[in-house]
Amino acid sequence: MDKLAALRKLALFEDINEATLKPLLDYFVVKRFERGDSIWREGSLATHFTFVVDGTIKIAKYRNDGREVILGVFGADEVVGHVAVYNQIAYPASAVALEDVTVLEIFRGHFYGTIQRTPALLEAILKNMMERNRALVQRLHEVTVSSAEQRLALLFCKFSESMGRRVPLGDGRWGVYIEIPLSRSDLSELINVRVETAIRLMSKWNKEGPIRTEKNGFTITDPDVLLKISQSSG
Amino acid sequence: MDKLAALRKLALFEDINEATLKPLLDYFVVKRFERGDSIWREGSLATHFTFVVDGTIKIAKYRNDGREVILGVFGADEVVGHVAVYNQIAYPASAVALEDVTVLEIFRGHFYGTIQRTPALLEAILKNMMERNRALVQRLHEVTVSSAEQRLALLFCKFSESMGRRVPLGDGRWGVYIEIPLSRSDLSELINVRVETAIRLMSKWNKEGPIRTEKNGFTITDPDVLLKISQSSG
DNA sequence: CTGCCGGTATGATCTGGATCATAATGAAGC
DNA sequence: GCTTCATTATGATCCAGATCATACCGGCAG
Repeated sequence: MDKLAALRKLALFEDINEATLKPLLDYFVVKRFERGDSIWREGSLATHFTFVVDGTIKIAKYRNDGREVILGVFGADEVVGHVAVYNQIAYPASAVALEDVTVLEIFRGHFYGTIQRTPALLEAILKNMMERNRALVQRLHEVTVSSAEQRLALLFCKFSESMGRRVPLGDGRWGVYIEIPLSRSDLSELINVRVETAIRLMSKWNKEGPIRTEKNGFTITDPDVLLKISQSSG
Repeated sequence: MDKLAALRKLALFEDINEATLKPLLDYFVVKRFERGDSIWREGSLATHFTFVVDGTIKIAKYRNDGREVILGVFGADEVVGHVAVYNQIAYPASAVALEDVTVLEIFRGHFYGTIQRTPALLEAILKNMMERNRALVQRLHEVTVSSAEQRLALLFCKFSESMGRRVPLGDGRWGVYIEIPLSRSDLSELINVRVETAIRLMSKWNKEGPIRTEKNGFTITDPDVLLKISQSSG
């Protein structure tokens, strides 16, 4: 694993020069996690910056009644938990691997000084945090959308935009493939409904609707219908 | 209105020295709004940083079905909309005055340069953003809490913490007074229910429950009961 | 004074999704 | 192979809160 190459892929570092990055290389540690592994837990002290290199993770808050609220799903090229690390506070939520995941970690102390001495990096982080902020506002907006079906459609529209790949459906038409290993349970948490409800919706969509469940992902067979569902006010 | 004094009240500037702040003073503009006035609208371009000096405002997103989702309520000493301004994007939500409000505005360009040249200010903003971030996560967590009554209790607990004032109830016991002019409709939007539901809950609480509605605020007559309601899992 | 309007109040009905229950699938380990 | 456990599936019932409808109150314009 070429650490430098991996780092370069991260948007956060794309404008940072070699001289700044080189001395840090040795401090970075590559870690791997399997599906279901906890990358960190809510409440534990944030000591390392974490960069997702490969795979997807979810950031979630667990309530005392056992249910969880997913704050976001993050994939390759994303920085997670830096908010807590930078602020030297405990993680406000847990991070769990949704599939096999590779991350780069660097100890807070080894990175903090560099950040402060590198305005470009500070700016990049600030920008990143604002984007995260915007995403949270968006998400807040989403979870309050009235019907469960609408929220689910919205969710898939978002995935489609961020990680969709056009694929032929065989009958001459085109669909969008989303490679993300989300169980019905994961989906239910993302749209804030019970598992059964998510299952019912996906079952319906699997036979008549606009989405088909694949081996480890989903195919949107009719993007237009999906969009219409997500927008139907009511 | 002494601009410098107003600025000093803002947490964002408390550690910034006079020399840095002085040259900026002339660029600040004081603006006043009445209850219901729009301070900015979702979608419009963010050109000015806005600091709330007096009064409270709400940041809300209006859905195409006419309903609104309140993202937050901000009072004196708070910075609003800076995320959009800093990022040079359109406001992701609208800002509306909840009562008579005084704000300080400064043009993006006049402030931006100073930020970049003043690490302490950049740090302060970064810190502020993280706090905002944390608050959003908290809010996301809140709106997904099951029952409406619980959410309402939670809301008042939060207000109580941030702006409550201990007051005697007359019968020897103590309550907490919250001076914030929220209508039933405002409350309903904050906890994401219909107006009627908010009215029913407040009516109930007014007679038997832990909260009394005042002229332009609320009195929590029994903080313990309120806390218990907010925590009851179910 | 009267009519209008926004906020408050309350009752009657409807419904989406939670909840409970039961079962079929399917991968993982022995 | 068989057993175990998680996931998917589907049906039956229940309820918080939406929705609809009606009414009261206080301020304000004419």
